[in-house]
Amino acid sequence: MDKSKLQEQVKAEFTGYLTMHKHRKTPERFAILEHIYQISGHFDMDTLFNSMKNSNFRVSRATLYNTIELLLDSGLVVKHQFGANVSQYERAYGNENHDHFICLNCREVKEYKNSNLFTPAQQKRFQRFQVSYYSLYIYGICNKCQRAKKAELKKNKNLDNNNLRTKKK
Amino acid sequence: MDKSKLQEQVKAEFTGYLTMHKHRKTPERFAILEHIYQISGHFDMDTLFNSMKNSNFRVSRATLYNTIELLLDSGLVVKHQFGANVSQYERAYGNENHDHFICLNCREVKEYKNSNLFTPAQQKRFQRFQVSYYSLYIYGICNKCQRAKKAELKKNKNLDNNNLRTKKK
DNA sequence: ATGTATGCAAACCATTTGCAATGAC
DNA sequence: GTCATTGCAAATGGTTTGCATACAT
Repeated sequence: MDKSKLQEQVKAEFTGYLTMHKHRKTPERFAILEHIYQISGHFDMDTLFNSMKNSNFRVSRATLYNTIELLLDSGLVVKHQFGANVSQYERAYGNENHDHFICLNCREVKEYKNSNLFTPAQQKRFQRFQVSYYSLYIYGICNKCQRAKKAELKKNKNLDNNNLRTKKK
Repeated sequence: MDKSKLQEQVKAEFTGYLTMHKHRKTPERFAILEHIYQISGHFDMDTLFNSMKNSNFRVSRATLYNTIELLLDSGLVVKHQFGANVSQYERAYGNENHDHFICLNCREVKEYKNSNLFTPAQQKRFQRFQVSYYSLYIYGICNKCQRAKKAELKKNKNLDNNNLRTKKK
């Protein structure tokens, strides 16, 4: 199965990282890694914490935060902050870079893969900077909210016109 | 002078926005806008708060947060979250979109203008999404830290070799 | 054996919220 | 005169920290 192969690979990658940096190979760390690689999309710390609590392997929040730091540093996880209060995370290995559309109105985040906005060829241009990954956040108004806003503005304009005539409601 | 013209323009822009959305035109709001447009680079809320306190116009933190929300919505200010705890802001009008390089090691943020990674032509491809602005964050290791890391790894490797021979320090 | 990593609870701190007073309309 | 906006102080909540215990090396 593909999935278990991915698990193997990231575990090997993480092991190498831990060895290289002289960090201990604790069961917690590998359990967290494995859990994260079972999640397909974005997740936040609270979700991860509860997900692990409900499984057979409970870890503390402190350990979760400690470990995610290592995973970020090793490049196995990326962090996103879309403007809301909570940080979002996402696995990075076997999950090609993709772009994010964030609606400024309803805060919904949509992904868009393979947009080719930032190709390897383009990355080469920044030679003195060793690129690990990138985040392209495209902010704007989604289709749904565009319609809602138009309706609101129209309503306000009508109110203006009414006020000119009737003054006090 | 160019600067006062910019101030005029953004003030007009903001006035239009406030009128459109039936929000009041308070002196606080315009003072905050003016202050922000005197800052050239990134700033956070604490910096802005202190900067205003030291000037002749003191506003509360609550008002600062309220107003920045309007400025974000009107597109006059953009918000960045580079992975640190505090949000960074930046004026958007007359300050063309530029990309950010964030060093994963030392957290330094460098700007890169006119990289043309996301041209208007490319934006057209996302027709159902009305693009306001975008943020391209490129994470990696800066030149300075690349050298430091190499040195560290070399040191660790040497320690390993020593341990094989001498065991206890 | 040694010292790093974990878990818990408390601390931190940027941001948000409730509410009385102010002032834009 | 009304009601949105301000300022203050308290509350919130995600993240960090301190410290005793556990366990990887």
